[in-house]
Amino acid sequence: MPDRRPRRPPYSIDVVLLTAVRGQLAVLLSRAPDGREKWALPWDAPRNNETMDAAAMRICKSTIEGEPGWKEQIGAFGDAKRHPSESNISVGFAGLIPAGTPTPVGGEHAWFPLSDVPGLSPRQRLILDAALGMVRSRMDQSPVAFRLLPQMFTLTELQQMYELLLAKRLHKASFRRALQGAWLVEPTDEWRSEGRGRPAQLYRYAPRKRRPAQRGIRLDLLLS
Amino acid sequence: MPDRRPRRPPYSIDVVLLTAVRGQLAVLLSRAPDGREKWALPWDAPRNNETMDAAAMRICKSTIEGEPGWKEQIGAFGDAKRHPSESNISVGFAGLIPAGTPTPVGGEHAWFPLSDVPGLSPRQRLILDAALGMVRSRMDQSPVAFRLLPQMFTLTELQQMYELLLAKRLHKASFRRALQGAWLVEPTDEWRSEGRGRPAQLYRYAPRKRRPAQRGIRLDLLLS
DNA sequence: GACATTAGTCACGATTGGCTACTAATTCGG
DNA sequence: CCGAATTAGTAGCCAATCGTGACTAATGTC
Repeated sequence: MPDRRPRRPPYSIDVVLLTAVRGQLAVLLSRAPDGREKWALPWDAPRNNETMDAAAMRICKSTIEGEPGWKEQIGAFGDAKRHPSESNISVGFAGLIPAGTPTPVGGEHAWFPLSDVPGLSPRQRLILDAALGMVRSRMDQSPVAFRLLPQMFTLTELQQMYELLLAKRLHKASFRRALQGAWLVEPTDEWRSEGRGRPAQLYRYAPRKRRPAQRGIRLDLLLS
Repeated sequence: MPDRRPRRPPYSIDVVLLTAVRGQLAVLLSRAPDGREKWALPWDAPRNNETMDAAAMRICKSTIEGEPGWKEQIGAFGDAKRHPSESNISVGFAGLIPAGTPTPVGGEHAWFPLSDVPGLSPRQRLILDAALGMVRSRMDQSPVAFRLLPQMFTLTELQQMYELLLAKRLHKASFRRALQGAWLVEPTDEWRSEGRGRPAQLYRYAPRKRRPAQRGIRLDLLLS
């Protein structure tokens, strides 16, 4: 029988908070008190009678002001990969924070661009990658791009967010025509002047449940 | 401090095996030895140093001959919902079994059409529903429909499988044109005569990595 | 051999999507 | 005050795609 210390939690909840900083996705990391890695995804053991969603939300609130506009479970991770807790498994969550309101609490938390993430424990690295995959694959089923933007945004900003998530340039006219057909946004009567050039109208996310969009299946996506 | 019995496993692995029986999806359930429900999703506690995938595969093999052609983790479930194990959380897996080879081991396992599933524990009911949602939503990213068919199949059978999963009629010519464009199947030189009518050519799943299929984004899917 | 039945294809018209080229409104530098 | 530069937003052409009905092909049944 292995020696099991009583303080090892049964499992952990790990949160991947994402936002956009200067045209790049960034993830929130917390300074790790001890152990091999200096930074780690925010995590905690669930408390008694606390649902996993509630625990994830509690962890979010302990690191930033406000709440994520979108949050979803990624899955369970374990398989003998090392983790700051010594639990056997961890349940990962992904959350999106609107750009422009990234205010980590104290100096214990900071945003790291995805291109510059420090070393994490193997299990947390898996969770981070899975969260990114989830966000990217859910783009056309959840309003993911909108949850990374403030409530009001210009169409150019929205397009740039799509380009960031898809890692692909989009054509302006085509993007706007698709947006028009999808009834996802509505214009406000505010405009924003960004340096030189014509001011841009501000829009808000306001999906109208019209046109069930019953186009055929897309078998071609199976290639990738 | 609550009284914790030592034999309570830290977590359980639950498997949702699906197949198609007479034009309906069916799920494999095991007879439950005791407890409030008579049938349950196959589950077990993971053994020492066993990955979650390995545990899920072991559970699959204990209930049917052969292996699922596709298997994926659904997520972690818990949140105080009751489960046959008394663990706090369960990790759900979905697996697909080709139609025509559904041979449950002994009399302890049986296929139940989805329209006729007996009462399950609340947590297992959640896992089953999530597995169905996952399979349906992954249709255009994983070869889900093909894994519910035998290795060789007619295009009409394939179309009927898609119709079953999408719960929607498809037009024959459109379906075949999309299939052609996606380079997913290749014809064999075998034919099958099914009673009256012209015999159908048999095909096999043979995806070719051609044409990255770089069409624009589909914002209209956000309506749901 | 006529007919019913199922497999498989063709081609027309409508819709969609990529793209170039345009107009509109502002700042900057004279 | 005026034109160049810059960014926002739109119009419309053309090719690719998609839904559809009608067609041909091959078999079993009577």
